[in-house]
Amino acid sequence: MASSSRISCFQCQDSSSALDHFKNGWRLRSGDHAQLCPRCSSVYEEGRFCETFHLNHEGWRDCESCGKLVHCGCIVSFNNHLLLDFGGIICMECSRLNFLLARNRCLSIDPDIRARELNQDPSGQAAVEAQLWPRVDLQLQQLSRNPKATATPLFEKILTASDADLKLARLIIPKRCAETFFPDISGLNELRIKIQDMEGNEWEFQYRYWLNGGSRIYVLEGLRDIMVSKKWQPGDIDYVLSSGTRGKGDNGIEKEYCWLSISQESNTEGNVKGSWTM
DNA sequence: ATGCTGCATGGAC
DNA sequence: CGTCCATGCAGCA
Repeated sequence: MASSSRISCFQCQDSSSALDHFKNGWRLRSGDHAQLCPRCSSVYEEGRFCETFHLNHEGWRDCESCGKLVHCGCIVSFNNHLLLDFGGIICMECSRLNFLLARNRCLSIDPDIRARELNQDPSGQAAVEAQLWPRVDLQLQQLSRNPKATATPLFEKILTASDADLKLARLIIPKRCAETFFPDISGLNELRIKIQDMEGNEWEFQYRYWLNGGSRIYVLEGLRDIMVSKKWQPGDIDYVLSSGTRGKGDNGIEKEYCWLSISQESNTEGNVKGSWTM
């Protein structure tokens, strides 16, 4: 970032704080992060940046579900809402809740639908997943007992040979899941995702895509260490669950999620709790 | 030679 | 016939 001895806050221009007191805010179009002084970064980390500094700006809209005001069209808050097909917007909290309710309805109706939900592959792998789902549900229940975490399943995938290949160390993320549940990384080179597992070890992945014809292929890269640690094998099932909690990380707003791996071979589980940072 | 990155290819749906 | 994605592989460090 800035190599000069003085930097000023991106928001208030204050430059009186020590260099190491500045924190990363949102990601700028250049790929760098806005540098914020302690006061502004604290507002940002608490998710109150737009309501504090942008109240008189245009672009405030109501969430179609809960009515909460969301600052749309703003780089600071662009990831806090989704556009609805029929117009309007919905805040991320409501979006997650709707997804969770829809899934639960599905699970309570028909085990076959449940199996199909898990994997669009109808060829028997779904049966394996269906057997393993009670374990995942148990994990969800345990998570939901934590008042700070409402776990929402984002996606799950049976690891292919390529996904479990140590040399590649990357996981292909189904396009629909990537574009539905992961942050929009259009225009970004990559998005770093920080992970902290239950033992407090920190991991870092890179989320990116490459073009394929007119489409995109989304990948998580830099998985080598975790693949070794969790002993990923083809046929293992990985689930990424969002808890939707806003935390206070070094780099600003975080969206927490859990990464649950189930090894088909040993039937052991490894929990990874982490976050991606915008 | 070796490993990594990103694109190309082709099978499956 | 179009899209997705698992895998192959060229090019580069």
